[in-house]
Amino acid sequence: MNSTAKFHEHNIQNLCRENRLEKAMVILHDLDKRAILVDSDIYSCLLQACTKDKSLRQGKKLHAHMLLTGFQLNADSAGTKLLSMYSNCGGFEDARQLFDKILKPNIIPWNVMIRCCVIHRFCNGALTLFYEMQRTGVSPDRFTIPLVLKACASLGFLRQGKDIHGFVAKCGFESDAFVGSALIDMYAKCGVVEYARQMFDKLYQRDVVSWTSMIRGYVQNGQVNEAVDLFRGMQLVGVKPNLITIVSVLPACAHLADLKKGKEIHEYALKRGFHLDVFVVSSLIDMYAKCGAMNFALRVFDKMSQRNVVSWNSIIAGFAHNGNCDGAFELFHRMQGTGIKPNLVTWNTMIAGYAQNGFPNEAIELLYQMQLAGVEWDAVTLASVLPACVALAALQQGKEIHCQILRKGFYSSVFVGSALLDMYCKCGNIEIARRVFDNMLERDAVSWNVMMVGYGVHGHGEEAIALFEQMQQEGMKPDQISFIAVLCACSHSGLVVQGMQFFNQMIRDFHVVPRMEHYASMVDLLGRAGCLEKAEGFIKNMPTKPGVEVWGVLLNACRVHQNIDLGERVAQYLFELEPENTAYYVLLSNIYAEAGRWDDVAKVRAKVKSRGLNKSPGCSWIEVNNKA
DNA sequence: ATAGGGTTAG
Repeated sequence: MNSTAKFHEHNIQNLCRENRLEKAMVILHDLDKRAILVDSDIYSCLLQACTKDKSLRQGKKLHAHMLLTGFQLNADSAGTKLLSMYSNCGGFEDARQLFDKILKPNIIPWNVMIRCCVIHRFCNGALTLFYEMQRTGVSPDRFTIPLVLKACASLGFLRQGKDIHGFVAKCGFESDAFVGSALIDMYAKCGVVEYARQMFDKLYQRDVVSWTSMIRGYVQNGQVNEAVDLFRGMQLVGVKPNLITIVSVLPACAHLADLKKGKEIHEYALKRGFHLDVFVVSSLIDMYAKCGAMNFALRVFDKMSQRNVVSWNSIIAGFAHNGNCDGAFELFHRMQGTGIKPNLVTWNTMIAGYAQNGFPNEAIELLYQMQLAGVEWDAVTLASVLPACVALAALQQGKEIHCQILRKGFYSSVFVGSALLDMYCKCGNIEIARRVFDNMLERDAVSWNVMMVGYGVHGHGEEAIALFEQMQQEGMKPDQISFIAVLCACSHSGLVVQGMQFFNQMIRDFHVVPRMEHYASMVDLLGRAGCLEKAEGFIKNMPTKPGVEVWGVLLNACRVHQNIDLGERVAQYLFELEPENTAYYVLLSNIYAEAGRWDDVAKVRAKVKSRGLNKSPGCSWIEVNNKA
């Protein structure tokens, strides 16, 4: 009899190890029929198998079995395993009911319950339990800390996170690797990457997870160069990146559009056999697409054996971003053909793709389809569709969408706010734009910049400059775009001296290295004001080789001020820089046309024809002819 | 017995 029981118990344990839970349960019932009771170890084993299997049904059966056989529930192995089972397979309520039956729970059941909250994204509950536990006289241990830090991280609760850090330092848990990486993660997710770095530097021993957390922290906070540096750094000190490290660092390459680095990491992933992981491959697709290497992105995508919604979204975004909306739409359909439902991100990607590439009707059509598919609009959806509303401003449909946006009350988000702002600026209603701006609960650099550009292009240079100063008073640092905005405002209002002062201030006080757009803005400023020679001198003094945009602006200024001599010279530079671009030929011929020099107009046309360029889209010779 | 880091849209 005893040996039979032992035999069956062994059998159950083996079956559990092999994940054959159903069979193990059958044997348990066989033992029942012979009135043989099993011990705590067997229950532990079976419960663990339930947890692994995510089988709440079997778990509940076991629970009933334990109760029937008079098994005493306490904070021992089987009791904790039962709680874990409810926590992992069921909901918070299931676990809580059992937890309340445990008489004097020690730290372990508390930890399981806190984890249960975190698993079910009930982070406030996790923190409540954390304080409740301490009130009953149970102190947190090194297992508790990472859990509550994770809760703080996902809630963005920096103050609570710092409090816990203080507690950790007092208890000496700071040297624990798990606690350390949880602290790094918490600070990074709360947006203070400097604290995360301090924590990282303080760590006595850094393992893959600490490095990965720090890398990911940098990426989340936009410091992608630092992320890539750390990725090198960890390898230099002999810590091997794992799968999650790769997934964390690839977005940095994507953001930098660093194809070389991305390919290097791809090769590394292949070498380590990580290329079978969906996360890795999806981030590879995204990286290639953002680097503009769609051929590579597609190759990786086609080779995938299992694609999830993110893999599809990444490849669709690649097409949409390159302006190939038809391609994106085809994939959007193919994806649904394979039984994968578009999620919020898919819809938003498609809508943004259409809206940004001149298909406002399609964007709005998808907005409705999305609603029909039961996927709710979020702030990103509405911010994405706004440019389409701008394009359709005169149409009733566009106005309807606009009303719905206001009704949803999403304008309080920064993204939507800035998009709305942009819309009102572009539709010419600068007063409403300003009202939206003033009512925004939160403003980022983009909001300030959009408002300044709005004032600028409407010729309200003084307002733009006032805003530029107000922005700094409110502690917002102007970025390179802000300077483009303020320079643009100066040039539209003819504020030449002020503009030059801003340009110098930008370099001297704000250490912004001027980019081609800044030079182009300066040339525009001088050119519009009619200081064409000054503009030419400015270009000649540039520390870098002037790009086409700079010469293009000057050529346009030559047209406006009818300076044919300079115009011819400038056009010559442009023809050398971009011999295929017919736009400059059009511009030069317009200069001739406005001066009534029809022979020269004809000469330019002949030149273009002889080079076989006249089929190029996007420019019209008809307009020139009509003027004749 | 319980613990840390993961891809996509603006």
